[in-house]
Amino acid sequence: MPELPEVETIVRQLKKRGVEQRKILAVRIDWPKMIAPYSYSFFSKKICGERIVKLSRKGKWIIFELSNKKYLLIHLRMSGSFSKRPSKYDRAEILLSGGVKLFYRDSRKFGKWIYTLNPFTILNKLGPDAMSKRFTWEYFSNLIIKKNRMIKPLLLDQTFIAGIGNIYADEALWLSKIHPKKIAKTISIDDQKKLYHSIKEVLKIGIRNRGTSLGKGKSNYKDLNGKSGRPKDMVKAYGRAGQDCERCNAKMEKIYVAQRGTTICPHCQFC
DNA sequence: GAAGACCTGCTA
DNA sequence: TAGCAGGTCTTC
Repeated sequence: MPELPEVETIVRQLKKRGVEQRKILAVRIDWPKMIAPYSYSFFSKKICGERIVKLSRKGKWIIFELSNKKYLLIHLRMSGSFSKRPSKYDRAEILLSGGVKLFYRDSRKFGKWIYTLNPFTILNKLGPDAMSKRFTWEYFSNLIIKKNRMIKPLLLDQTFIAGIGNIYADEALWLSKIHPKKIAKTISIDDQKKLYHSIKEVLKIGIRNRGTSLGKGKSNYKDLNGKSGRPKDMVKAYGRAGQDCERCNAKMEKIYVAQRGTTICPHCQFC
């Protein structure tokens, strides 16, 4: 579920909650697979007593820097989130000094918690974070002109750019009027520029809205306070198949690109 | 590039 | 009840 704006929102709220500088007093794990290869007892022994020195994010990874110079990397995958309040789908709970409690919920159990001395073996495999200064127009253009791949799977490839997922890929492609199956190196310079700015734009809007919420169910993304992000009125493409394109009124269509559901306007976006 | 695996909840 | 889901990894 969570892409860059959702993860960014969570990190900001954890900071606001004063998680940094607090000591981890206790941890409870209900789904041990998420901390593999370590056992619960090993993990708990290593984590407890350490202070959270710094919280940050790269792409979709949340980075907890600990006082023992080790790191806890958390990837929320499809359904992970943090909450101040317990819920039915909690897979972990962390008790911090000052009585602060964090509940980690993850209905689909895909999330990963990685305790490591060297987080860079993971983080260095990622391309530049899409909201960072390293994600420059030069970087984007230089890579795109070499790639003989469809543009949407390329945007989703975290080793190329970190942070974009299915929603924001569809949004950025719709905004720049580029078909998701267009081969990257065949995209004109003008369109590359539009796409580059669209990526930044849709992510910025996503962050401003505290993440994107879709659908009516409980599977929606929720922030730390249990609130949904601002919603569908910001979503122009993703999940709008069958509705009218806001630009040209053509019927939006659902197609599959590299096995991922994809919504396009067949009139505005063509190969 | 495609398909299956990892999981469960929600919608149609 | 079947089919789908915001992510990634592994194996053809």
